[in-house]
Amino acid sequence: MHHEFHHPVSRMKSEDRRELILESATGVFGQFGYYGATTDQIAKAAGVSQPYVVRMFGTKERLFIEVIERALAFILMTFRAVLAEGHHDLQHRFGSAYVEMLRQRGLLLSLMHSFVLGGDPVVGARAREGFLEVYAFLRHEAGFGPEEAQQFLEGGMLLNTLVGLRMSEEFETSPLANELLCTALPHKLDLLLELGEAQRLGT
Amino acid sequence: MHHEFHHPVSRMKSEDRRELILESATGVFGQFGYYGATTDQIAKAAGVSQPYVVRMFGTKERLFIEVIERALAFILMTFRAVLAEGHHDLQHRFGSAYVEMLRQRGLLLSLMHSFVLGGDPVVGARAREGFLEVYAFLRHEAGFGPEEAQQFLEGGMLLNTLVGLRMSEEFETSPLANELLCTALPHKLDLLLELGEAQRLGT
DNA sequence: GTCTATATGCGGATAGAC
DNA sequence: GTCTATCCGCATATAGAC
Repeated sequence: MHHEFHHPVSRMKSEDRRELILESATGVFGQFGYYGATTDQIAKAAGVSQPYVVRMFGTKERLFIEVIERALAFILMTFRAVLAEGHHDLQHRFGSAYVEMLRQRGLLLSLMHSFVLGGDPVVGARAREGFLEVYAFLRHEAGFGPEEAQQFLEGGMLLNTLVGLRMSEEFETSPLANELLCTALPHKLDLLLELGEAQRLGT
Repeated sequence: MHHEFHHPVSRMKSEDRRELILESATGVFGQFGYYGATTDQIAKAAGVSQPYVVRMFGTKERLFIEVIERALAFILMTFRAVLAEGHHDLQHRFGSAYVEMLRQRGLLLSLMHSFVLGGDPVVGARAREGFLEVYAFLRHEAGFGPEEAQQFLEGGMLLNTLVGLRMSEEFETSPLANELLCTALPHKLDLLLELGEAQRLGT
């Protein structure tokens, strides 16, 4: 009768919980940024207690670093997979893959938040390094030239910004926003709007 | 003998102080973002007491809103001035003017921070609106087409990101960073490096 | 117009039980 | 492996003096 579990999910291997928390953290950091996110929000999102989150990663800072490291690894892995499918039309195929990554809640936005904290001695350093890893990939593995690589990054940064801004919320209300989104996301708009919908329900 | 001023700067008209604080706030918000910046840091930067900052603007949130509003107004004013000097070669001339704005410490970065907080009901709403104001300017006043406007924004967002990342710190240490900066900032690199220098000393 | 003192709340982190 | 209870510090905001 007594002694039942006081939490629904019960125990689980450390590695699994870890992954679960990292995913939740990615979402929360993506929405509020490094400073804005709280370990408690992350814990709630993962369905665990706040001290447990801290316990598992040591500090909020280390957790954030792990989040952006994981995000970076995911991006590179994805791009390498695209590359393995052929070297034709890479700009477009990378672009599509990049947009698809929006499905991973907060992944691109967590990175974006880290990018604007370049002044931080630890976060900033890792962010620069990560950005350069992507650039190195484009230049050396994908075979892009400097201008081509730059162009790709430009598009990526605008996309990140539009997502961060939640510009899709104005899709119906502002003709300008509509035009901007249609120009920036040729043929991938449906995904963005779908995600925007999910966002509205979830928040 | 007694009754000397207990603060060096003494009194000053409200409007002047206001401007002074807004400038300091722009710098601090640019570095740490909305959540990361504290009203105390801002107060210190402006040489006033923390409660005074809050007193003058009501809340930190209102202060931030004023900062991004002021930044936006500055951008549009600058672009309009460029436009008034002729309609030829606008992309480049806007681009140069944009890079010059980096001189206004934190101006572009404060905006960038606001752009990734689109989920916030008040900050996000204003950020979207501001971004669209710039887009509207490009489309209607400057006469850009959708693609041209988009291209310009892409370049701007990459620039913001590179500045946020403080990529110039790797200028000498990383050949890749060097190449990236040289490609992204043709002929304006000197300014970036000069600002990077100032940054290192000031922080 | 600007400060000092301070109330209050929240967030990260620690201790320790189970 | 995970929780509860709790400490401590910091940040925003208020009260009120000068």
